[in-house]
Formats: sequence, C-alpha cells, structure tokens
Amino acid sequence: MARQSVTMLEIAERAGVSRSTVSLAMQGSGLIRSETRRHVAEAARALGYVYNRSAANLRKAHSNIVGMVINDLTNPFFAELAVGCERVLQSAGQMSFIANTAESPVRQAEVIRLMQEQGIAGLIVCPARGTAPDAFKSLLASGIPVIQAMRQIEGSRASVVVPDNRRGAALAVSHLVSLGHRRIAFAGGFGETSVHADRLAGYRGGLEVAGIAFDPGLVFRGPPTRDYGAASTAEIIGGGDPATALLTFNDAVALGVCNGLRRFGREAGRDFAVVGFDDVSEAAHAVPSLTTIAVDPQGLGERAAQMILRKVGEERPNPEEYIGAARLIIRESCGARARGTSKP
Amino acid sequence: MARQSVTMLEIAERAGVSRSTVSLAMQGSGLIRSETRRHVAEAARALGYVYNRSAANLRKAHSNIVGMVINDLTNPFFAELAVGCERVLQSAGQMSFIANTAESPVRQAEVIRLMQEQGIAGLIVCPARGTAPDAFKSLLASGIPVIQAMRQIEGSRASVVVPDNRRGAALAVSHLVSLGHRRIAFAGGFGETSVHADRLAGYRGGLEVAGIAFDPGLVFRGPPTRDYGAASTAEIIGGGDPATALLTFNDAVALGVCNGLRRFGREAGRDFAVVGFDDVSEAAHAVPSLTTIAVDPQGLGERAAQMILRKVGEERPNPEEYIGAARLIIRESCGARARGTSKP
DNA sequence: TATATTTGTTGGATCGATCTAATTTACAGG
DNA sequence: CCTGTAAATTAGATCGATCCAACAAATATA
Repeated sequence: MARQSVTMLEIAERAGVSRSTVSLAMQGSGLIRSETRRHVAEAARALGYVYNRSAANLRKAHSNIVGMVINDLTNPFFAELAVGCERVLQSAGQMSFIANTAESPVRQAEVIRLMQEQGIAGLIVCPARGTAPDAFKSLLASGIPVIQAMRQIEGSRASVVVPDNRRGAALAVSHLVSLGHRRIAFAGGFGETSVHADRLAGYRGGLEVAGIAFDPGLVFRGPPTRDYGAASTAEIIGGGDPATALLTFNDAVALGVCNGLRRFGREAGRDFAVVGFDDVSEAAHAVPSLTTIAVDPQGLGERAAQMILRKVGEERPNPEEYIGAARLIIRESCGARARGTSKP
Repeated sequence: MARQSVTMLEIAERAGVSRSTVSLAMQGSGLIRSETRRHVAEAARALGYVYNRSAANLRKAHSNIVGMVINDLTNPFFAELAVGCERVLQSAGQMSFIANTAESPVRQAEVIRLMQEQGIAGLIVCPARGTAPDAFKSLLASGIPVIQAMRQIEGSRASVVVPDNRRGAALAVSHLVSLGHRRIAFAGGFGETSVHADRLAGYRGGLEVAGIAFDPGLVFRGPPTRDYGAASTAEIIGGGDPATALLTFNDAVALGVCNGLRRFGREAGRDFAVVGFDDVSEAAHAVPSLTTIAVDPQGLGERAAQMILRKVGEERPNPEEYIGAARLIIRESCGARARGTSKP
C-alpha cells in the first residue's frame, strides 16, 4: 500500500488553521487556544497522522533517542542493565535503541557510527572487550555524552557507572575468612578488563586486611563462563596445599565450579566454599543456592539512564563517575547456611 | 562543545565540487568519476563528516531501520532471538533497534508508535501477552511489513515465524512413551498464548498416537517460571494415580520441577522423567542435564530477519508464515541416559 | 479615544540530503 | 571544424516540522 504519509499541512487544512498552529498545538505550546488545540488533535486522529521525527530532528540538531550498546545481550546480567536503563528512559519520554556487539570492537564501531548517523542524543555503552580508548572520540567531539556502564576503558573521556567491584570482592573474602578459611582462591576472568582488575584488587585487599599472604598460585585465569568453571575445578581443588574456599570472577564460573565439584563427589557449601559475583537471577534458584556479591544491574542501568538524561541537557558535559554499592548475599554455597534451612 | 555539524555543502566546498556531486559520490553512483569520488571521500574524512540520516529519510519516506520489539529481553530465550535477528540485519547493512516491552501491551503500543515516528522500514515483534489483534494496524496501513516471532496474535494480518510447537510436544510425548511411561503430565503456561495452545495440542496429539487417553487432571496451568515449577511439584507427583513423567511448557518450569523433586528426595531422570521445551543454554549445563525440545531461537531470529529484508523491498507485502523445526534433545532428565554417562 | 499590552495565529525561511532536469565537458565520426 | 552522443557535473526544488518575526484581535491602561 505505502500510502502517502499524512503531514501537518493536511491537518492544518482540515482544522482550518495554519501549519504553524498545528506544530505549536502538537508540542503543547501555551500560546494556542485550548479549543484550537482540540480541533487540531481531532483532525490528526481522523487522518491517522504519524509524527515524523526525521523532519523534526532536521531542525533540532539532536533527536530524543538515546543509544545503548551492549557487549552481550544474551547474558542476562547485561540484559538486565539494558532493561533498567530502558525503563527510566521510556518514562522520561525518550526513545532508546539497543544494539548488541557480541564482544566485537569492530561491530561496536559500526554500531556507534550508525547511531551517530541517526543523531542520538547520548550513548550508554558496555564496551566490548578490547575496545580502543578513542572509540567514542567522534561522539564526544560533537558534544554527545557517553556513559560507560559496568566496564570502563582506560583513557577515554567518557563518564562511568560501575559497581564497587573492589569493595564487593573484599566483602566476600572477609566473609570467607570469618567462616574460618585461610586458603582462598580466585578464579575466572582475564586481565584485559577493568572489572577483572578491580575484583582481583579487592580480593587481594581482603586477604591483606585478614593478614593472609597473597599466593599467586591461587589465582586462576580463564573465560568468565560456566564451562571454564567446570573445567578448572580439578586444578582449583588439587595441588599440595589446596584452597578450601573460592571467590569467582562471576556467577557463571561459580555455578560451573559447583557442578564440577559434584563430579568429584564434593558439594559446594558442605566440602568447599564458593562465592560468586553479580547475583544473576539463577544464583538464588541453583541447588545449592549461590552465595554471591549483588551488584544490581537494573539499578546501575537506571543510574546510567538518569545520568544521561541530565547530561543531554547540559551545555558542556564533564565526565562523571558513579560507583554503585555491592552487597554480600549469603546463601548456601559458602557453607554459612545449611542447605534447605530456609527459602533461598 | 556541540560544534556545528559538518554538512555535504562543506565537503563540496573543500573538494571543489557541488552538493549534488558529493551526494552522488557518497551513495556510490556510477555517474561520478572515480577521481572525484576519491577527492570527496578525502574531504569528508578530513572534516570528520557524519552522515545525517534524518535528512536523508525526509526524502526517502522509509529509513533503513528495522525495529524489534521484544516482550522480555531478560529472558535469554527471547534475547537470543533478538541477537540472531540483529546479526542478519547488521550484515545486510540495516540498522536495527531493539526495545523491550516487559510483557505490557500498553508499553508495546507506545514503543511501536515511537518506532513508527522514526520511520522504521519494518518491524519484528514478539508480542506481549494480551496484545490486541489491531496492535499493528497503523503500521500495516502505511505498508510497513510486520513479522510476529515466536508468538502469534489471532486475527492480525502480520506474518509469522514460529517453531513447530505442536510437533515438538508430540515428539517429547512419544519419546516418553517409548521409555515406558503412560501417565504423562503437562505443566506450566497459561491458555492465553498461541504457544501454550500449540504445545498442549501437540501433547494431546502425542498421547492419541500412543493410544493413551487424555486426562485433564494431568494438565497443570501456571506462570512459565522456575518458581512455578518448584511450587507445583508436590501437586504434580501427588494424587491417587500420579504421573511418572512430565512435559513442561518451557525449560524454566522443567528446571524448577527438577529442584522441586529434590526437596522430596526424588531425582529427575532416576525417579521421575522430565522433558523441557526450548533448550535454553542452561538446559545442557544443569545437573541433571535437561532433556528438551530445541527450537533454535537464534535460527528463528535469522529467518525473521531474512523475511523482513525480503518484504521491505516488496511492493505489496502479503502475510507469510514460516514454521521452524523442533528437535528432541535427549539428555539425562528423562532417564534415557544415565547421569554422567558422557558429556552433556 | 488613543495607546500599550496581552493573547492567538501565521508566513516564510530553515535544517541537510536527494533527485530530476538541465547544463557543461569530452570525444568520436564525418 | 562541426555535430551528435556519451559522460560528468550542477542548480534548484523538494521532503515535513520548527520557529522567528510579523501581524491581527482582544483587552487593559492612560
């Protein structure tokens, strides 16, 4: 069909006023008599009018679109961040579009370019692994605010919204220490991300506070996945002076280790303490349920959205930093609570 | 900063040609001498030019944006569909934006309106529960193709891409029958979605083929969640002539039931057979690993994307229907394979 | 009554890229 | 050297909403 689209001019004719009046009425200007406004609204409805944002954006320089670039949407952790963000933007009347980069900096660059062509008002991004420090240069140069969420790229001038990874890891370690553990391992994640660096630093800090010497032999690096957790279990619980407790880079690794332990006839929470990181929704439902550090991705998403809304209005946005709380959620896998003691 | 954006006119001046030449060069017209084209490209790069799609769309009626409206992005099943879609669209040079409706028809209507205002070329939608049949009327009326993925709304004139839910459920039932089961229950999901209706119909069909009478007392309705699965376990395994096997509406319910069984000292695959639906990534990793019906959400997403790409070009797009395969994946939870027999 | 002020409405230029029709340039064949 | 054809380029109108300056009408103030 592709029928010719209805324009404000047609509404004007039908309502017996001018284009200008229609435009003003549409955007709720106080200059228009309320009766006129009603006529215009009626005519628009009758004609099936659809507002043309492209045309409007042509004059307004920036649209009401906020872009969101997510490294991995199939990971519920990041999906929740996106959803939290979107909820806030939506209720502020901003449209948001979400794009997925699948951890590819190349794809990320492509997506950011396309978004800039659409004239986004701001960008919230969970940078892909290996993102270059100048990835947001073009956006920042044209005065478009950029917020990095969850991860931050060293040397970029964009704002940051992240959880307190360092403190979270330290909390986990001191909890394990309070349960009597001295040989505490750390597993999963690669050195290239800021998140890994921070969580590892918190782990070391926690050990130091407890007066426990750091043993590099207890740090295991690898992909932040369940498969890695399952595969590395043997290594973690083996060796001469093996660990009795483990803090993992994230919940996926922790859940993998819980399964891995079972293959050796061991059970997390009974024979070995496991603490995860992130508190994904599965953590509460797993058996045994997972003790973990909650970072509230939805809440961080909401924060990021509020920050971008503020910055979009600003004349000259300066980089800002927000560090969200990290809370220890004690469940079964650390051994502090017997299995089935109460609802997870 | 918000420096004035660079336009084609400025490129034209720098390259010593006219606006028209720049425009033609940019869109790769064969009319332009390759040397001129090079000059233009150079000037654009030097000035840090960013293409303004809003301006272009003003003349072209439709943008190169495909909208995707997803009922629940935090559900990895739907997230994967979105990602599959996006990959195909991306490689076809189309921009896609994803929005989340959180199962709210009101929010969905809002999102669709905003997308139409942006001038999307097509829409792929997993309709929210309770979507009205006329939800896509405005889009279809202006000739914008709409594809419903995973779910379909009765009475809407949009195309459809869904898995073969009916056949999948029948496959599951006949597998359970082949393992010797005669009392097979069905649990989870509400009647309001087409998916539930189809899966239930397949379940009944499977029973019929095996010559087993349908027993309404073995059908349990409830939210398609893990919590529901855990909570309804008692009811499912109780009663006078209890079920010995269970097909669930989706994997979430199945995983919940597996946990629920454990609370009664029973184990899926040993004392009770459980078959899920969807094959989410967790199904393979769970302990016991979950026998389920794979519907390949990424593959369906890719199909939907290909379909929309084809339709965007068409003059008068007619509603189409694609029914994807559903495969039985045999793992541990149905009891066909001993636990730990081989890699999941 | 004349003038100032407020309130409501409108013409017309504008945003940046596109596209048609027109124009210029290049070059062959006579 | 001219004409005809092909190749390359360009002027100018156009898309639809916005917004300023201008204007008309109604009301208040001198």
